[in-house]
Amino acid sequence: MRKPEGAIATSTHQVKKMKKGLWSPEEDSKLMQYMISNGQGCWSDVAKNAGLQRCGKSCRLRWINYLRPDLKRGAFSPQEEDLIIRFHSILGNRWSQIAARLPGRTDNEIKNFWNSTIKKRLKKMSDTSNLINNSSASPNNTSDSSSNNSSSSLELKDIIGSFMSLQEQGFVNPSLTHIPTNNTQFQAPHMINHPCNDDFTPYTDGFYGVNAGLQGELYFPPLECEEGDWYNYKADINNHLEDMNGNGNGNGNVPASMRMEEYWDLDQLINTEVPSFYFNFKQNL
DNA sequence: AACGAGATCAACCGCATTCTG
DNA sequence: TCAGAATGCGGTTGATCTCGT
Repeated sequence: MRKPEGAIATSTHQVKKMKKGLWSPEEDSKLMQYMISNGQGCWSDVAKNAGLQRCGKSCRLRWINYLRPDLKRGAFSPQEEDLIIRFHSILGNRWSQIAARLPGRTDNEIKNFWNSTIKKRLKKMSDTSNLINNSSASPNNTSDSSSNNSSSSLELKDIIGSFMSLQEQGFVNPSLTHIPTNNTQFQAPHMINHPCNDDFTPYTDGFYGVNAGLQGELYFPPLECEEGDWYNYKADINNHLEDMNGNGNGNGNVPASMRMEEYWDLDQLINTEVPSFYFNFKQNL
């Protein structure tokens, strides 16, 4: 059995209390030197061997978020911002997974950036967008997403703003929404019989649409899985829909979100044009 | 200059998962 | 196999900074 963390037992059976709070430059220096000369190992050993009165957890956090030599410092570039928004639209608050795709950035950094900057900015944009839409509801100036090419002309801010709005209202998990990029996807879809009696509509861009009742139609990205995984994939979608619609059995077995990474190539999804990730919010509003 | 509000960010907390003796 | 420690993650907190009045 491993020794418990949280206190250091000394040779005189004293138990030293772990230090908390901000790290001093001396502590940083100790940890840095230890990590450079010994590399990463058991974090509780790192704390002990580096002569730090910190728990391993604290050392790990300090190293990962601040001392690591490969960390990129400074403000996020517009490109990084764009990537974060795209990744977040797919992954939700899976900060570590987002960070893994942004070299030199930490999950904590991205989380803070999202919560402090992007979230507020997008909300502001959403509010502004709603204001404009409400004030321009004249016959000649309607913004009907089903008319002409409005879906492709929507701007990122509108899309994200609507995402945020609905997400905050708990209507929808934006990672699971999509709208076909043009009307050709609706041509002659054949229906696939779902084991749980839901109908899946395959579109020519590889996405699948499924009727989500009050949620409107939801669109799921192309599969990465083998043919034999179809049943699990569809069952997962069905579970998710039941979860969203409150028809689940409530025993906690239904995942809050689908196991996307098991089926979908996220990096490929990210490279998809932004409009591919918005949903037909018109049906929900 | 002083103050307050809002923004930022480092670090903690609690929980879930993984590891190990 | 299992109990408990270690690890990793996301949410939250609180100290500090910045900016407007």
